[in-house]
Amino acid sequence: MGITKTDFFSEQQNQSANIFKALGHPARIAIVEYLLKAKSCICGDIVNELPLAQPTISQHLKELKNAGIIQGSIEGKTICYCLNPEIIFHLESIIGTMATEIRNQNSTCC
Amino acid sequence: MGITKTDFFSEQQNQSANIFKALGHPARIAIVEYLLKAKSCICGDIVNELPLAQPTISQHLKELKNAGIIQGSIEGKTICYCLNPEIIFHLESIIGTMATEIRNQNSTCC
DNA sequence: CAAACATATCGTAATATTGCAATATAAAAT
DNA sequence: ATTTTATATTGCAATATTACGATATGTTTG
Repeated sequence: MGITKTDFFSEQQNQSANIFKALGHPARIAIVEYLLKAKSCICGDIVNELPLAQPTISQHLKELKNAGIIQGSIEGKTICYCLNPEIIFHLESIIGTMATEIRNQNSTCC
Repeated sequence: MGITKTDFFSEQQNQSANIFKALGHPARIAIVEYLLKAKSCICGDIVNELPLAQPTISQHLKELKNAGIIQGSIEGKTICYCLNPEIIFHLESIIGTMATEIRNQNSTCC
């Protein structure tokens, strides 16, 4: 059906999935990497960095923003996008917890 | 078009995106969480844990396996699935790098 | 104000994902 | 050998995603 049964999962599970989903596209990974490299906040020159048309990039930025991964504030003519540190740290903690649990369960399996 | 332009992105970017994408669904998050909790390797009783039909779960497991997130080995009648520690640690390092870079760039932005 | 620039939105086509019933496969138990 | 149990595959319908041309919106500059 193409429709995810979000109702049957916890708020946390859905939120984690949304963050991961937003990062589940190479263009959006590239955007995040670009924002990491750029010392300052960068706007629409991402269009020049990626082999995608401007509307497509605008759409990817919107998805990243909806997932809370980036923030954007209007800066005159341009828009200043940057990473939302909170979400990245949150993601770090999600994965960190997973990794810790794996280390603790001396898995004698598979 | 619905077709991702993978050719224009690096191997690494595509691989990261694939891992994130595989985790971008609440059912698959739930499966991973279940595998983390279960001390031993768990097979098809995931079907009893989730509000999804057996073929649907089988499909989600397949996607997780394709992304390298879980491993499965035939164990007689059942199949023993478990997390692939390597990928989780890899993910930990990807996010860890991001978080470190953010901490280093004392962001005076947005 | 008009032109130029930066970005967003709309509309649409191609393709992918989600979910499940039905069915297939394959091992274990009877 | 037949039945039961566990899992995978197929086929299909509903919906979502990806990409972009065309166009709209808003801001600055001349």
